[in-house]
Amino acid sequence: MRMPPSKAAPKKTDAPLNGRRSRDREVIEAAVKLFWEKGYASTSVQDVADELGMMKGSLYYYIDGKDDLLRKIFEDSHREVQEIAERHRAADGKAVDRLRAFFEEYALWCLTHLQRASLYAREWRHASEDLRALMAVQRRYYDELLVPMIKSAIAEGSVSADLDIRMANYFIMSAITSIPDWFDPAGKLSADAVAKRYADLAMLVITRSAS
Amino acid sequence: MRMPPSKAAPKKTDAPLNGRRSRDREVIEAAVKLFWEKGYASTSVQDVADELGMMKGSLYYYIDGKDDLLRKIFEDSHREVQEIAERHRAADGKAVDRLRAFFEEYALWCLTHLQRASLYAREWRHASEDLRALMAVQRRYYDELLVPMIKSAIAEGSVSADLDIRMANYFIMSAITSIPDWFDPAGKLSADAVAKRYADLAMLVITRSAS
DNA sequence: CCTACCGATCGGTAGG
DNA sequence: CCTACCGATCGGTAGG
Repeated sequence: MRMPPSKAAPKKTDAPLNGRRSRDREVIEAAVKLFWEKGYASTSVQDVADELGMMKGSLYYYIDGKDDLLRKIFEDSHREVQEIAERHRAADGKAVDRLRAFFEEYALWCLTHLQRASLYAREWRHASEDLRALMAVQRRYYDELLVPMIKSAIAEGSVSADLDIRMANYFIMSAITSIPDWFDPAGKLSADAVAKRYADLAMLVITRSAS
Repeated sequence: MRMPPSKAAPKKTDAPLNGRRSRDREVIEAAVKLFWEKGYASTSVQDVADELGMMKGSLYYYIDGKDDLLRKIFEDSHREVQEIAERHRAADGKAVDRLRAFFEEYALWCLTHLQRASLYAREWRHASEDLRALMAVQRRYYDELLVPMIKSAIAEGSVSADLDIRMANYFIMSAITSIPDWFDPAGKLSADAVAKRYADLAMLVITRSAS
């Protein structure tokens, strides 16, 4: 049973989104902030317009519809995480090292994009039908991304052959993805320290599997 | 136009809720199913009435308001998980064994109450203000519940003294709580098997912490 | 980017 | 548990 938060909002909405014109970016950032605070379904287009100080009708100059906002947010998130995953998949070095590096960088992305990481995990149900289909493909991509790396690590002898790859995969990825549920960016722990700790714990699960 | 009473036998959407009159229970089960499918905010009181084959106005004979439905669902979930936690906290035996037993039974509760476990994690934002305050207290209860058990396990020598209790706690509890995000009750894996596997993985994190 | 507006639906209530 | 109804708000559009 996940626990409700004790925490207040991070001061900055989220890490900046590159590659968009500045007003478009402000629109998306306002949506991210509000969707994160109240949920997608409970946030009205009026709320987003208020946040930006414009009339609701004017917002439709920037967006095609409310679901278009969610689509843009999800596409940005997926692109950024996919880039991280591809980089570590294709990197040189032992599979066990690439796995650890991926866990740490993915955790760090979640820690530095708390709102969008949380939204992606929480609000996919409100994506339009075709976007949900795309997200299902992306989900399989992530699941299968780790399998060859873990199998390589087993072939290297770094990981016990009787590791339940699927269970370990879900266990670790769920733990990392849930970081935004508890991490307080204004607290004592730094994002870097948590990312390293989480990568350590993940590798404990991967490499110390009992035979 | 309203449809005629569609009613078939209420297919079981989740494990049964005890201690309520039968019609009250059906109302809550319909709400659980719909909130889980579409989210709380996107589910209208009309949707719940349709599911039960009654007029929207009639539903207010059973509930005080839409948020009352969510309150009842959350209270049931919390009561059940708290009972599990209290039992293992107060049990005899080594702390390390009580921890493992708690992890397994908590995982099993999530596996057999997929919809309510998922709702508690996902929809707490929509709880009324006083209910959210209560949930924050409950959250601290769960966090602090594990600490004495883990400390006892360290005192017993079952667990390394340099285990980062807080990190391990978040890592494990997040992983278990996220089970409803991927588990398919119609798939090949049994709930019992997953619960045992997850308890194994959790104990790997707890007991094999590197020094 | 604003004004003015649309039909649909929202949660909820009175009275039976 | 139903009928009939409420004011408020919803996402979205036309025309500028």
